[in-house]
Amino acid sequence: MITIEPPRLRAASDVPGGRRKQRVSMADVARLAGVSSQTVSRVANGAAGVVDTTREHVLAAMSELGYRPNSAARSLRYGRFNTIGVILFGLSSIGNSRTVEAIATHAAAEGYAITLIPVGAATQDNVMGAFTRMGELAVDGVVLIIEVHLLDASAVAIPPGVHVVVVDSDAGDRYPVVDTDQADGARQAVRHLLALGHRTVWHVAGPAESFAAERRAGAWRRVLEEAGRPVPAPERGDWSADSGYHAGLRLAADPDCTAIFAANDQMALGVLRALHERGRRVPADVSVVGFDDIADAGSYLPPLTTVHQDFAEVGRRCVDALLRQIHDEPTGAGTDLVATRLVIRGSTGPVGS
Amino acid sequence: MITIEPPRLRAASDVPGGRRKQRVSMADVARLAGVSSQTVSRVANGAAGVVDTTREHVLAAMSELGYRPNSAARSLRYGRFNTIGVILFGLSSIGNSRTVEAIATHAAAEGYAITLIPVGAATQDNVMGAFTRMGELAVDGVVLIIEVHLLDASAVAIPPGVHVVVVDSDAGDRYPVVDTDQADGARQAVRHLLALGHRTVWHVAGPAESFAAERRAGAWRRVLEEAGRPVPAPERGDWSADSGYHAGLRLAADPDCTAIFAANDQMALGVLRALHERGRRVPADVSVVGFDDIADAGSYLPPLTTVHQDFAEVGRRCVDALLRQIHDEPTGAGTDLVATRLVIRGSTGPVGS
DNA sequence: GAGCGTCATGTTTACGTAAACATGACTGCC
DNA sequence: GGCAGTCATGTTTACGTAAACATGACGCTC
Repeated sequence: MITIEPPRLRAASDVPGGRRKQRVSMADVARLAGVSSQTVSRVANGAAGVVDTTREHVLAAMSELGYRPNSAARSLRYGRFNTIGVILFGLSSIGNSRTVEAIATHAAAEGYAITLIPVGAATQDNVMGAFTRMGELAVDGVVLIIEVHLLDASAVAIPPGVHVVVVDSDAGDRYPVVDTDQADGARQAVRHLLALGHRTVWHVAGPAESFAAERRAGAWRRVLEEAGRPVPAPERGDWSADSGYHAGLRLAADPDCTAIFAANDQMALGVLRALHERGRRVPADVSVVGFDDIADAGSYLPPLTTVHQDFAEVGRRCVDALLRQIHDEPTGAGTDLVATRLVIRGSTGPVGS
Repeated sequence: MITIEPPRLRAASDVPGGRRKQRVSMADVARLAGVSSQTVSRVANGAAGVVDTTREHVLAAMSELGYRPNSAARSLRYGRFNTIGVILFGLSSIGNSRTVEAIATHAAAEGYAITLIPVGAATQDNVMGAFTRMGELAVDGVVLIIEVHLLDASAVAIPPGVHVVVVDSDAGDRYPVVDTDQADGARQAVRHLLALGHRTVWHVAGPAESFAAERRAGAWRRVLEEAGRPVPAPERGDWSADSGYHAGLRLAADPDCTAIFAANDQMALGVLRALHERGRRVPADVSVVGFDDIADAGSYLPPLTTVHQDFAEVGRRCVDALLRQIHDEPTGAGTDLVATRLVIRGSTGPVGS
């Protein structure tokens, strides 16, 4: 069969192996199968109204040529990309990576791919830059995992008409927000320690810019105040085990300190190490509670009592909320809170046990 | 000015807030600015040959209408998506998420976005399905982070003409592979323990399907054999701290066991816990070495001696290799190894110290 | 001052897909 | 046996962009 090869603008570039880089289009398949490209389209989309023999010819031609639909053309045609963008500062935090994983998995189940847009540091410029890039990206909606207050200032830069869901933020009055119920988790942790008989609870807080850290610290403070307990000055870490270690060293020096609530598990790990080095037994001398319930927490020495966050559920609800917007089911602003629960392990106990 | 509104197929769907979801095209901008859409295109792409006043008019029209380029159309035109796909089993492993983060960051710096394609479980079907989906995705190349042997069987399913780089695999004879030098890392770990005077070294291996686990175990065995030491039966875990804990309990029962090399830090954490519970001191009675050097490892009790992996470098080289392929600089198959180094902390010491 | 080059801008076209509309063949009914 | 209806398939067109080509207005040179 003689095929007329139209002149191609791209370099024809035959790979040594003999593979051609040229994309196969519906027209190519149609030519080989001896049908129109519209029929190929019908077969590709499983539309009715194609006779079996024709369908088989087309399918045969497709697999012979290795046809794959061109999603750019498809997106252009439909005005939809079937893609969700995720803007975040980094995957290094365990919570972020698990949330992203859940988003990816759930989005895939709904036929959406996800595009990751990392933002270097939490500077205004970077965030603005990400929004700009995002605007040009082929996405139908965006999940913002920004976790810092900067969102306020840069909110104006969110291009109109872009669907947005925000994770872990106080933007609930302007955008739909999905988040873990940080405050309730912190309350459970602090009340647990008070119930064990501790006079008050020390706190190793996360970085001041973090909204989650602030809410955990706020809830800690409120529970103590409501119970009429003294509120010790909080130590501040940066989420890392190392920063928790240094905070722990300071707290270990205070003989009154018998109960510590760390704003995440990794800082709690550092606290445990500091207490151990200073000869303060956990939980006999000091009780420690973390936050997150990462997979390793049950293997700390001792196994860590901590607040379980359901990252997977957060990711799932993000995707659901976004898809609702994309499908034109108007979702108002407001905050959707995912419940937390306290997991009691070996790092907490009654005072002086 | 009278604007003729062409009939739209999509629902016009005015959002209550007054925002219109309709995308603004170059033609819209051109109409408002009183120029042709080609001139708008020139301005948008910073092409020369547009007089300043015209450019300003166009820019003004752009910002008035909130114009954003349509990347689907752009991709269709160029035959390029400026997107790299990443196929992986999950982000739950710390190594994976850090590698992905590095890929995303480095790709962004090169003007590429990344699309995440999660594969549920390591079943043949799932992998094949991912390849199929991938084929339909708007990506210029793919990084495969599959880390299991399944790749062999499904390799045939990689659509021809798709650029691929594989992480952590033995596919080096068919595709470019970027990987950490697992074997060398394991060698350093085992030799370190032998140099401390331990008669031999026990091993807590990763899952049998994992290629990285196999290479670490292989190197461990070879070093022992070369040194003429007995090779204890390896314990097997699934990378989790919990599985390391159970392996550790079994090893703790063996009074001869004085040195343990765990295939990752999290299993090492579990081993530390088991040894602690069984009253075996680390490193006085037993030395422990991990693998990965995750951020927390320095805060374990005691701080963990471990093999440092440079995940960021792996991600960077993946992107570089892929871009080289995309830009038609032929990159042969072969393995690009990223060096590891042993980080000595407090969990290892001389025998009976 | 005629002719040519330069440069800003407009017009045409193609990228791959799929909806909308068009065509033609065959079936079944009276 | 002719006509309407059904159904498989073909043709046209639009999606938004940008390369290639076309046009027309200047200015400069000899």
